[in-house]
Order: sequence, then C-alpha cells, then structure tokens
Amino acid sequence: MAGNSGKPGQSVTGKALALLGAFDVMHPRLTLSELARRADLPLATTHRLAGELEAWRALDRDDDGRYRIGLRLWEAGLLAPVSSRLREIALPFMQDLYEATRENIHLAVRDGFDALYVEKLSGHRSVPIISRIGTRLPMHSTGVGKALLANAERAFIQAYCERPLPRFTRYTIAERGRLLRELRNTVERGYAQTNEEMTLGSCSVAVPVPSEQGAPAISLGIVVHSVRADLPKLVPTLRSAADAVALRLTETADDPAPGFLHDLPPLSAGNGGGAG
Amino acid sequence: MAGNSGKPGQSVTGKALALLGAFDVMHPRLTLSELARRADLPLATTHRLAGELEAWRALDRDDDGRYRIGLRLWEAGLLAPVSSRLREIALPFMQDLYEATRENIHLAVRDGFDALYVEKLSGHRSVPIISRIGTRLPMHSTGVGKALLANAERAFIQAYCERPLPRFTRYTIAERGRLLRELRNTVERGYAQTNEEMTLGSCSVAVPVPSEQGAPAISLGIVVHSVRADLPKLVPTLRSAADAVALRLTETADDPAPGFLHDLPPLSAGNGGGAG
DNA sequence: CGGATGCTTCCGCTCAACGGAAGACGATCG
DNA sequence: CGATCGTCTTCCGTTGAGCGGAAGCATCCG
Repeated sequence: MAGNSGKPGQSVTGKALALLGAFDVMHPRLTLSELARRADLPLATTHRLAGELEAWRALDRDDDGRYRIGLRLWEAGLLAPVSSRLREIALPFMQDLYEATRENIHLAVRDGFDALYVEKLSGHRSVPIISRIGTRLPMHSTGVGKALLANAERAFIQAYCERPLPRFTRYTIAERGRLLRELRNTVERGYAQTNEEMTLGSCSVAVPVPSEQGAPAISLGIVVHSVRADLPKLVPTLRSAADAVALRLTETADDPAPGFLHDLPPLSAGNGGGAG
Repeated sequence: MAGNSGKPGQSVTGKALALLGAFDVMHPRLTLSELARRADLPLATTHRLAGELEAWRALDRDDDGRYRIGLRLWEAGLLAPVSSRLREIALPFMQDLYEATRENIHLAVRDGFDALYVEKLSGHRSVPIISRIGTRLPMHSTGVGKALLANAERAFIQAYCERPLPRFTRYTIAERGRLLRELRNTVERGYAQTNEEMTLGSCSVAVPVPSEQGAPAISLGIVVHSVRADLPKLVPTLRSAADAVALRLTETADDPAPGFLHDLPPLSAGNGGGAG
C-alpha cells in the first residue's frame, strides 16, 4: 500500500471492506482493538479508516466507544435487488400466508452453498426459530434450503453433497445417499419438507419460486411446531403464493425504480458526502 | 490522493463511499459512466474502485453490465442496530397490529430532519403508499414524522420550522404557525394524526415509542384509506404496542448478540475476503 | 463507413496512505 | 499513591499504491 511497511498488495478499499466484514451476527459491536484484530490490520490504520467510515456513517459509535454498522450503510444495503425488488414484491404474499397460518414465513435465495434468508415474518404465536433476515443456513437442513437445493443443477447438488454435511439434531439428513434420495423425492412431490432437522420441535414445508434460466433461485417456506401434522395441506397455498411472486417478478423485470415512485421530497440528513 | 492529478484532499475511502452513495431509490442501477458522473470521479478511477467493490460483492453487476448494490453490502447493513435490534423487537408487535387492521404499519426513527422508515408492513388490502423501508420522508407531512417531531426538543422543533416546509397536497401543513399549533395538539392528545397531508386519499395515526433521554427517537403508525373515519379508535392498540416495544428495548439493552443465537453452522459462501 | 458513446487497459509520476512509536486516558492492583 | 496494563488517539518521515489521461476496443446508429 502507499505506505512504508506491512504486507504490501492490499488496497485501501480492501482494508475498508475488511473493516465492514469484521462485523457479523455474533459480533455486531466491536471496540477499536477488536476491529483491528478481526480485520487483521494495525491499530493505527484501523483507527484512521474507521474514522473515515464513521464520518460517512457507514459506521456508528456507541456511547461506550464501540463501533457498529451505521445507518447510512443500512440505507445503501436496502437498495440491493433482494431487498428493493424481491422483498418488496414478495411481502404482501407473505403477509397473506402469515394471516392464513400465523406461523413463520420465510423467503430465501441461494447464495453459494447457503440458503440466505431475505425475509422472515413471525408473530408472537409463531415457533421461535434461529433464522433471521440476512443470515445463512445450510441447504440440507432447512425447508427453504432443500427447496433451493433440490431444484439446482445436477452438478451443483453433486458439489454440495461432497462437502461435509453438518448435523444439528438426530433427524438431520447428514448422509450423502439419504440426502440425494430426499432431494429426488422433493422434486417429485414438488415441495420440500423437514422434520426437526434443524431444530427439535419445529418442522417445515417449502416450495421453489419458479424462475427463468440464469435468474437467482428463490424459495418460500413455512415453519411450524412439530405437533402440527397437517403441513402438506399448506402446500397449495404456498405454491400459489410462490407462483404469484414469480409472475410479478417477470412482469416488473425491467422497471427502473420499482413501484409508484414519484419524485421524493427534498431530503435533509444522511447526505454527509464523502469523508476526507 | 496517492496519484498525480485531480483534486487532492479526497481519500480513497471517501471515493469508495462516494460510489456507494451514488445509488439511491430512483437510481438503483447505474452504468459505469453514470456511476462516475454521480460520484464525481474520473472514469478510470471509478472503473478500478468499482471493480474492487464488486470483488467483495459490495456491488454486483447486471447482465447488461450495470452496477447494483451487492448482496454482501446488504448483509452488512442488516447488522445496523435499527435492523438487528429495533426491527427484530418491533416486528411481532407490528404483525399484531397488521392482523388487527390489515393496513400499512410503519416503524420510523428520527434521523436529521427526516423520518427514516425502518420497517413497513402492508398486505394486498392496504392502501398503496410511497413509503418504503430505508427511505426518508418529511416529518411535518407524515404520521410517524409528526409523532417524532412533536416529541423532539424545543430547539429542534424550532430549527425544523425555520426550514422550508414542502407542500405535497392542499392539506399539507406548510405554515410555521399552523405546524407549531398542530405539534402542541399532538403532544396533548398523545398521538399524531394526518389527513391527506402527504398523499390524497390516505390518512394516518401514529404514536411515539417512549424512550430514554439520549436514545434515538422512534415512532409507530398506521396509514389507512381516508374513508375510514374511526382512526382514533386504533390509538389504544397502537400505544400499547409502542409501550411493549419500548419495554423490550430497555429489557434487552445490553444483550451482545440479540435473541437465542447458539453458534451458527459453518457458512460457505459470501466470505470472499478482502479485494486485492 | 464515420462518428458518437461507453467500457477496459496501460503506465510513469507523485502524494496519500502507512503504521511504529509515543502520548493520553482509565481501570485495576498491591 | 505509584506501577502496570489495556485501550484509544495523535504525530510524522517514508514510499509504493493509487492515480487518471490517453489510447485501444466494442457497440450502436444514421
């Protein structure tokens, strides 16, 4: 870097991004030293860069001096297509599903080898589960995950199965052969199902959201208490919601800015300009 | 910058952030040239930096080469307290409100002179309105905004009123004196109300979420068709939801990572490390 | 085919970025 | 109360990462 020591070859941008990447669900608040350690950067460097990020409000500071992800970064992130298009379109349908069941409703996309949770609705009556928006869970142990995996390309499924398959409960399908069979069943049935495979006490059904070749894979699912035996009954409702989402997605494929957005009123804050 | 021309005094980090800041609701997809123009950077510089951001997946590219906000940035943004704490806590209560009314439910915080929408629930039966998660609307013309403004410090209200007050419909309260009177009423009543002040055809009620001194100001509101005359009837429900949210917020004030998060399973993708 | 527009690569110059070191601060301990 | 430790902040001389104009491509259009 433009400097006189340290390991060369890392760009400033890379370092700044490493700082952002130092935060995760388990570590949403970090002291300067923790930040430096986790991003693997010298303290002085971390201090300077974090200061710039803070000035732009990509980071915020707590009263106790800890760093957190800032409002401005949150705002920017919401412009990602998963949120500004997919979530926006799917939400009303998910609400319908919620009204019908009052259970956890999940919307996930495939990203790498994970199911990435894009939206989750849950009320006070829903089973508490670990999924959260923006987190990743494995594809072989979750409903939405299985729906995504079962409908992926053959080579992808193969690659997935060749990796270690973590086991979470005694019901998790962690054996290659069984998983492959399960996935074939899933495709035939047209929907995925889990029974206490991620968490004891909860089970789920999920369906793929039909998508064109090349478009990101999406799925929609419901998680309920394992005592409910009539899960498959929910499948038709689920499927019609998924189909409706797919339809809206193709209909609005090339809207520049989604929805009915006339010009927004003049804003005031949060436009602090570049740091420097 | 470490370079040989251009306007000095701008840091690399500042430029990278300027690129992120070039995206907004009206411009969620940008070509390289647009990006360069909007961020006010030379094309070559934009190209290089955008490339690094893309490598980290802070940006993505469309099939047609346009840049968009990337998944990784979206994930990072979700770690901001507004999302990972406030939204997480408020959502079930908002669901209850939605079940009871099937109307638009809004959660907003005060940021600068704007009401920043943190969460919005709406189903197919709700009035379509322009609010979206992550967008800002003025405080004098929206329900949640008035609830925030009315309960702000005296000096802040003063400062707000001295700025121009944009008018959106013929019902918008755009006169200083009337606005101040309206805000006093709001405080006395204990809830804010709007009647077609932002959009013709819709009106709203909102209440502040009680918060400690120094904590960010939050409010909760409902937007309905203007034909519904019984809006104030909703206030008690709304208020008890707001109180419940406030209580949960103080109860969980210093949880490190929210909720019941045992260690997450091993992730695979989306951890591409720094760009270089 | 000429001209306009937009994307990508090249490359030598230079100053922004670097980070060790030292100072300030605060908490804990004997 | 002085010593020790951990954390945060500032300073400053050195240098290679970043710079961006310019040239090269790729499309599109009349």
